[in-house]
Order: sequence, then C-alpha cells, then structure tokens
Amino acid sequence: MTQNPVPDAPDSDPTRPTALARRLRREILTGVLPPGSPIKERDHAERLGVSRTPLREAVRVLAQEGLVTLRPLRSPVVADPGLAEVLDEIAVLRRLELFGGELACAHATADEIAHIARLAEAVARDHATGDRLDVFDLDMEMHRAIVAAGHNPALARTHGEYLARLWRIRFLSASTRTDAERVLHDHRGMIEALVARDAARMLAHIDSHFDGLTRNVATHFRTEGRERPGGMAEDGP
Amino acid sequence: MTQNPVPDAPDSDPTRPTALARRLRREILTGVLPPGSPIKERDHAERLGVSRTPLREAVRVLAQEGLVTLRPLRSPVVADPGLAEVLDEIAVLRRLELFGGELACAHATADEIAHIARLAEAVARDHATGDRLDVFDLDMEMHRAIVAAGHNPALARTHGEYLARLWRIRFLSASTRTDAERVLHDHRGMIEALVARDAARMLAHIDSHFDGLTRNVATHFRTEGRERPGGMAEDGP
DNA sequence: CTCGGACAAATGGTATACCAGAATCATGCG
DNA sequence: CGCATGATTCTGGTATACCATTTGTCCGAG
Repeated sequence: MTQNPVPDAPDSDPTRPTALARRLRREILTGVLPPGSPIKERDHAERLGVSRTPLREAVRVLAQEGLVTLRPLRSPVVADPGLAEVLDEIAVLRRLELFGGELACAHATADEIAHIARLAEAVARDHATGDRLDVFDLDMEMHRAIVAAGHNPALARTHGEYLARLWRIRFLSASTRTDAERVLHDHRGMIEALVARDAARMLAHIDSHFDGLTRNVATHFRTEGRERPGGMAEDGP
Repeated sequence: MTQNPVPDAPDSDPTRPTALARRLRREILTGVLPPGSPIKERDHAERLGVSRTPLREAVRVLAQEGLVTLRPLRSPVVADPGLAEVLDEIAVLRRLELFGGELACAHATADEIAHIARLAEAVARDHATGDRLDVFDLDMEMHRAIVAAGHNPALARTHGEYLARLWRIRFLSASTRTDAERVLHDHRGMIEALVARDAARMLAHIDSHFDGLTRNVATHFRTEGRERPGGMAEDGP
C-alpha cells in the first residue's frame, strides 16, 4: 500500500518491513493483538524472527495508518479508538467513497465495471453461505474496486488507508444481519448506477450504505463496547 | 503532524526524527532539495549531524507524505509528480476541504471563526506588502484552520497531509498575480459564510478557490515545467 | 573506437551494541 | 500497615558494524 512494485506479488521475502507490517496489521485487525496491547519491539522482533530495525519500521507504517499509537519513550500500543473517532473516520471515508463513486461513474471502463459486478455477485453468493469474514472481505474489495475505477490513484490510496483503519471496527459491528438485505440492495443499485453512469443514483446508494454502517457502529459501541478510548482492558484481576 | 504530544512545542530536540522530517520537508518544499535529487542516507545523516537510523525514519515519514519516492535497494529520491498526479491530489484536497468547510459552518466556535478571520486579514494585509512566501504560508494556515474548525481530527489530519504534499507545487504555481483579487474575494466570502453558517456559500467559495488553483497549476505545467514525471533534470552536459 | 565483462566503490537493508528515560518493585521510615 | 523513595530492570532511541545488491569504471577483446 505504501510502496509496492508488484501489487499482486505475495511478498517474496516475509522478513521485509512491508510484509512485517502486513502480518502485524492482520494480527491487529483479526484481534490477535487486541486494542490497547503494547507492541514491545524486542518481543515481537524475536517472535517474527527479525531484528528490531525492520520491525520498528513496520510499526511506524501501522502507526501512520492509525492502527497503532506511538507514545514517546513508551511502548506503542494497538489503537483503541472511541466512538467519536470512529464516526469521524467513517465520515471521511464516506466522502472519499462518494467522490470515488462519482469518478467511477464517469471514468470506469467496461472491464472494471464487470469486475465490480463480479465482486458484488460474490458478496451476494457468499452471503448466503453465511461466512461473515469472507463476505466482509469481498465487500471491502468491491468498495476498493469502485474507488479504483475512478482512476485517481491518490484518492484510491487514501481511501484504502481509511478502509484498513476501519476494517476491525467494521467487522465487529457488522454482526447484525438485519440490514443484510439493504446492503445487497445497495450493491445491486451501485452496479446498476455504474452501468447507467448515473452518478446521482450511485451516490444515493453509497450514502445509504454508509448510513447503515454508521448505525451498526453506533449500536456496537452502545451495546458491546465501552466508549472510552483509554482501554486498559488487558489485566483484570 | 503524524504524532505530536504538544502541538505548539517548537520541538525541543532538533535531532528527533519528527524534527528531521520537518527540516527535510522544508528543504524539499523550498526547493533546496529539487525534485529528482537522491537522498543518500549517509550523506544527509552526516550533514544533519545524526545517525542513519533517525534519518531513515524521517525519510519514511516523508515517503508516506508522498514527498519522496522509495525505490527498493536504491536511493530515495525527491518526488517529482506530473500534472496528472497533482491534479488528482488537488481533486482529493478539494473534496476534503469542502467537507471541512461544511463541518466548520456547522461546528466552528466563535473563537475559531475569529481566528480564521484574523488569518484572512493577515493574508490580505501581507498580500499588499508583496511577500509571496508569507502570504502563501498564511493562506495555507487559514485553510488548515477552517478544516480544523470542523472538529474532525481525522479529516484535519488527512487534509493536512495533502496540503503538505501540494505545498511546493502550489507555491510554484501561485506566481500569477492576476487572480489575487479573486482569492481575497473568496477569503472574504468564506469568512462571511462562516459567520452566517451558510454552508452552501462556503462551498461555493471553496470551489472557486480550487478552480483557481487548478487553473494555476495547469498553467504552470503548461508553461514552465515539462509534464513527464521521470524528471532527470539534475545533470546537464 | 566501441562494446562487454569483471572488479571496486557506493548504498540501502539488517543486525547488534549502547544509551537514556520510565516503569516497577523492594525496602525502610512514619 | 501504608506510603514515600531509591535501586533495578525494562524499553524505546540512537549509533555503528556488517551484508547484499547495485552501479560506476576500467581494462581488454573484437
């Protein structure tokens, strides 16, 4: 995401900082490294079989992405954003994706539209199977593809960063199945809008999509989580 | 910008990576390090009186900001974006600032509005004196303040990143004085819109502002620069 | 004279040693 | 028994040494 010479390469050397960042990112997003847990350089360096230097670099990358929080002279910790922060980020993501959708309606190629449609179909299909994680991954990939179809690399990059930053909370808050039908409806609508080059309709569906997301996240924080960002949830007596 | 415990602190230790990044950033943006010039770690580390490690970190920060380009196993180089890239980034910046202006109209405090108005006045005043660099700095600060008044830290952060990334090209392309009156007019309009909480008017002025910026940048690339991003402009015969 | 290859210098990448500040815990005093 | 205080340990920050790859150069063959 930061720099990649070959986008589809599965990273030849797993000790490279980018690969380390990818691995740590995955561990954070999947909850293996829960929010608030410290990232001690020596421990994780040894665990991943590398020196502190590349691990340090990987941590900085994640810090830039907002997944970990750096504190001067103290261990970096996995970020634990509160409701307000998450809603702010979602609001920005919404604007970025709205812009992306608009651009996509104007500049998407037929191939790109087909690809997006394929992803949407995959989402709908896997949704029936009930595997939430796959559905979620595909959904994210589809949104990424839509923005990518706008042919604005800078926008795609920033949008991707926000997607990554919000991955975990989106996943956690996506448990409610009640709005599944609306999501699929939005997806169908986006595809239709895309093939029709109907930007207004596209924007409406994206808005609807994000309204649902915002609702889910708010519900998630209200019920499950406690909203304070402090989050010292590691060592209960 | 990336992480700062005390926003107003002038950086106590000038050898800290953030300070190094700031210094290198300034050197890049002011043209001391022209686009395309390599950043050799050892040379610059010695020049700035630090080891390679912190300098390396600073370079990574700048790479994330898009000011330098990292190449595997090769010296990082000062980025030299082409017209297309710059226009893409400006388009994103425009959307971010539009969103910020909208939020500012809704949530800005009286103090914040006053601060923004002060900055606008300073821009107008210094504009009369003719010092382009000061005017430009103040102008950027004002735009930053507007977005900050929207009270969305994530938005402010991303907006700030794009501002920094576009600093140099904005400065270079701002040479034309013909549209100075329009800029000041837009500024006045923004302030009025802000005090009136008139989002529509605010957005119109921001749009106008960015139309002018886009025009200037396009002109700059058409006349002065050659548009290819390759940019091996260092060693003439 | 030109082109090709091999050697040498340079440079980014990584590992490691060292340093300074912070957190923690033991200890002793109130 | 509780709390302040100092020593110890832990941890991030920095400097440095080492390695792998690249690149520039020089020599020689054609």
